[in-house]
Amino acid sequence: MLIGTYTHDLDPKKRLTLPSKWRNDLGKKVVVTNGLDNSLFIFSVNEWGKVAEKLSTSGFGNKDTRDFNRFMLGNAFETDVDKSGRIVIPDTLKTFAKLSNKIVLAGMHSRVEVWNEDAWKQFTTKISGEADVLASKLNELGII
Amino acid sequence: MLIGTYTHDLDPKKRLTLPSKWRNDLGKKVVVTNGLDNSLFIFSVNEWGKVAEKLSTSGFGNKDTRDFNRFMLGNAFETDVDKSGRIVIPDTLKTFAKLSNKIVLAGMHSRVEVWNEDAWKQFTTKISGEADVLASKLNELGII
DNA sequence: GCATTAAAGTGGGATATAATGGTTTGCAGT
DNA sequence: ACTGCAAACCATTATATCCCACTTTAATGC
Repeated sequence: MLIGTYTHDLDPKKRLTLPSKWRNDLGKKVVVTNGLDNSLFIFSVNEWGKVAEKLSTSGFGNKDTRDFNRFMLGNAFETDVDKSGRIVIPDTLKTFAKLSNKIVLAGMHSRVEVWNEDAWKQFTTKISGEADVLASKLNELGII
Repeated sequence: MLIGTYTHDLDPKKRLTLPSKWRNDLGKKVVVTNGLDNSLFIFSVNEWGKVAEKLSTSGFGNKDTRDFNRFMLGNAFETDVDKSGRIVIPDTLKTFAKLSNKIVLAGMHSRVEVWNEDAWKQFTTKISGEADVLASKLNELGII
């Protein structure tokens, strides 16, 4: 299961090591694409299939879905995992998520999020203070 | 059943001994994650399954659930219990809950809470005076 | 109540493997 | 054919996991 956070290096060749715990779940081929809140998303090919299916079934009649699909589908890269468990991050994605050397990988059950370390830290400190508020919101919605 | 409180040491290798009374209930594999009010939560894999299920079903469209998932799922750590009944607490969690050497483990029926000893003491003295007020609040809500 | 035994909690050392850095090989484009 | 880039391969270092040993506390029996 894809959970937890790991801090890894993005080396000069733009290679990023996936945490060993996730390699079975992710498989030897993954999809990386633009994510939300300035992160990247990584999916196993299987999970990606579901996402792409949902996004594409809505057709091209609606401007919003058209735009979002360009964002998500249009920037998706399918890439192999090498023998050491690494993938290459294309320049476009690297730029989008403002990635530098230190990367945070956050497991979100069915996908992985890739963050610039500083951005993640900022986010974490912010969210720690709001966690109880969020919890009660979700509680009201019946989610938790 | 997970009840009672125990004070244990967090050793230099960030290992925490689970009370022997709980080891059957928790099983040989547990999940530790960010909790509320600056504590950590420990679940058996079984209990964790229920929590993760609830959290992950809502997809990534809603910002609040996205954030809360980053908090809970993103910081969750699945780990084996070693032969001496110990688990490892990752740095991210240790930092979040401000854990030092002395740890309080509080059994909450279906989960365990992990507290910094001082924080727990403070909380205990604070809540003792408010318990009756809390009771009537819960009573109004029909909970007890 | 004291002694003996068992179990729980704590500490340290060794080994495997994960993460990273570097080198070579193959392919494509000029 | 040569050059440049990218991708696969190999090697090293660091870290985490496993295993064993000790100490302290609790329990049982005499």
